[in-house]
Amino acid sequence: MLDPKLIRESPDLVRAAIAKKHLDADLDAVLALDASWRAQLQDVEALRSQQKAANTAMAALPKGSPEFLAKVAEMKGVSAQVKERETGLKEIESRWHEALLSLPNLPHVSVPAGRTPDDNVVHATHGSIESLSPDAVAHWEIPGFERLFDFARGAKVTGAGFPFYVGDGARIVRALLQFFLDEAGKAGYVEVNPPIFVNAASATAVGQLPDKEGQMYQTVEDGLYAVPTAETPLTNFFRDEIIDEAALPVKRAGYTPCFRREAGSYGKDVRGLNRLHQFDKVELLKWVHPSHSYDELEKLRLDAEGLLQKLGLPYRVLLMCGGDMGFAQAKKYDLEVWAAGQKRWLEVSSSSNFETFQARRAQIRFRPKDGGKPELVHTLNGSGLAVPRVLAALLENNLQPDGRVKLPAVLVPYFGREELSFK
RNA sequence: GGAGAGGUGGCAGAGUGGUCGAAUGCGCUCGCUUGGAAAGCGUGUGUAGGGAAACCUACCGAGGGUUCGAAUCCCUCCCUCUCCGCCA
Repeated sequence: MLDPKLIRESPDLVRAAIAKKHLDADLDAVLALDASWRAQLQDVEALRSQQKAANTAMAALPKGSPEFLAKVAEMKGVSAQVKERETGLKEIESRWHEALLSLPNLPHVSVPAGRTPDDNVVHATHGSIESLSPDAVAHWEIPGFERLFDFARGAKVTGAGFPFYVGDGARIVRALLQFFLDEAGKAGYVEVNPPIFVNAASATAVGQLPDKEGQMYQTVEDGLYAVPTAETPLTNFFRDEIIDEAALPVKRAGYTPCFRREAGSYGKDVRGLNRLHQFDKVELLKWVHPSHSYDELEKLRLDAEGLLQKLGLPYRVLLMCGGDMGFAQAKKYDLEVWAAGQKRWLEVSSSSNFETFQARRAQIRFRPKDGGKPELVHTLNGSGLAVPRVLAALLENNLQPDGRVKLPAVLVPYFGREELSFK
């Protein structure tokens, strides 16, 4: 959510920033609702003030005295008015609030202009993609692939996009997750194992509601949402809380399965491990002082990059343009690994600074050291990392002529062997 | 799932219809005191919204209701605790 005062005082600035994201936002409607909300609020407050004054006066009068009864008669009318106007106020307030929730976050000045993924800026490229086998195949074409990654039975048991991981397939997922969590721990992130269902308030606080209503799975009985990322429960850990400034930055890492309906996806994007309805991911979270948040974003991205470097995967860093960065982010980097078989880049991580957008919705603040008023923190998060696409790249890039996959040295202690076999 | 108890400020804990944003204690702030500290004394100490300001308003788990007036009475929901049941 944006600061209502900013919208009120600098609507043109807000309008321009939203335009940079190429999103629709009816700022005029927000401004009109804001103005009428304030007018009605002042109305109601004046009436309430009158009620309170009468209340004090009546307390001093003998009950049942003529003066008392006269006051009661007089205040009945005021009471009716308050009731009526409060109803109107609440209605306009909820419409105003709803309109505010539908406004996207403002992009940082360093965010490049642009509308589509083609307009993203390649910030850096690491590793060589030429050295990789020119006749590598897409991972789903590797002989024996379906033995380790059983999509057919997953589709039978649950639906498309819910594979079974079997044998070495299951072991490599577990090895990657443990590697990711251990590395996060070394980098100073406290490990958290969060709930994988959240309530509507939590989904709203991080900006997934109302923006991504149709993209999440929801339980029938309780209306809970299956988490699309560990970001959702983790960010909400401190919802409605005030953190000591001395505790900042707070750094946490959480693993959860992630559930996404992926309505509207199609084509080669969804082949094999490229896009699933359920996948495993470790998410890195930071709650930071506003004055450091862009430094922390760079560090966060480097933490994620370090994982790809240790895994020996070529990757590139994209700085997302305004039109491709999402609703809630102020600045976002994506990391994409090269998948030699598909000959394309796969997104395995995105690191974002949300500034106060989530913190305001979630009311996450810190108490300044000097004891002043609580201020909103900046929240950041980044994947570290998502398993299936990292796995896809490992399979495609490291496939040996004998049909086995040579694992990077860092994974060997976790996996227990140097090679993964499809037999 | 059944029965009961309860949710008040950073914490503890009063308050059962009016002058209560809320006694008191602890904690914390600042000051006095002291060689320094402790004790003692005094002072201050929630969050948010509106307003140029003076100031006004809201908030006692959440939401409704009754009333001229609700922390207090009524209803619904959420959460915590105890006992029973059921179980990984």
